[in-house]
Amino acid sequence: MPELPEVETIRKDLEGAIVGAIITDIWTDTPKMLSPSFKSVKAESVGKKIVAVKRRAKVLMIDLEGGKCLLIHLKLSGRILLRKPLTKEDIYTHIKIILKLKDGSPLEFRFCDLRKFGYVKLANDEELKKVREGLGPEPLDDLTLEYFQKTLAKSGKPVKTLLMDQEKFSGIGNIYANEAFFAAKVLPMRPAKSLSAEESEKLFNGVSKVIKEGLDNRGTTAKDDFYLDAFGRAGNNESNLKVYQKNGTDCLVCKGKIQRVNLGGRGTFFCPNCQH
DNA sequence: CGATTCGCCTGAGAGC
DNA sequence: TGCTCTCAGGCGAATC
Repeated sequence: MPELPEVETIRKDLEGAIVGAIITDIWTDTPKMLSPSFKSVKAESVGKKIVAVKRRAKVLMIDLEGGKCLLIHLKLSGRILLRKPLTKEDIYTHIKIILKLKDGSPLEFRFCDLRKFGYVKLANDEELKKVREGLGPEPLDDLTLEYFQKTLAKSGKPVKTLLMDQEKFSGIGNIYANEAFFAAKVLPMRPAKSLSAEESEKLFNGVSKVIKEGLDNRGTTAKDDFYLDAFGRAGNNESNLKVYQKNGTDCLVCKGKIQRVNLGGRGTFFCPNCQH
């Protein structure tokens, strides 16, 4: 699923391809994916030039001339695909929203989403500020070890649940959370405050390591995963996964069996031998 | 106020 | 074979 490395990969693809383009029309067959409404998104976007493509946590931000912004969340199964109009290659892949673009030659920005959990939301400065402030610091950016350790020490929640709480830390989803705990040799179900300073530092470093690997490899396309970059290419990070969806297989380090449990409603994978 | 549960949605896989 | 049932999953909303 699209987490920080996947969304950032898409952002870079888009930045190189659509900044300067003008939105000439918007189509959808699922108006509920647009807010405040399809009508208002269309009215505020058509005719506007795209001036920047940014990202905060897992949210893509398409800045339009005039100050408004389109916030895009891919949730579980969303994809952004840039295609020439009339190409049929995506016709069976759940196209839900199309932004038609003109930048010398025409281009389609297709938002595909099997589960329809994703959204396109028109935001003004005030709403944008609210979104930015509601999200925690980002790994590899403004997340510090001091804040990380302090935040863990304050909570009795399972530490993995806390790590995926976007208000506390942002951009970390289920794949990278599981991998970070394996890298740190820490069990994800431990109460956050039970981690020693040494363990939380290992976890902090584990998060940085797996997020960086994900970015360097243009994201993870796992089994049952819909992630593709903006040009339709799969990510290259799957070979780095050590535990995610590996339940029942041998641990690569100790030859124990990887286990799966449910934690906060989410699949949680770990090696009971390597992680403590 | 914090913690838990629900709902959104679909296809894959299981069960019969 | 083919139908029905269950489940995953980010995250906002409702409820306990």
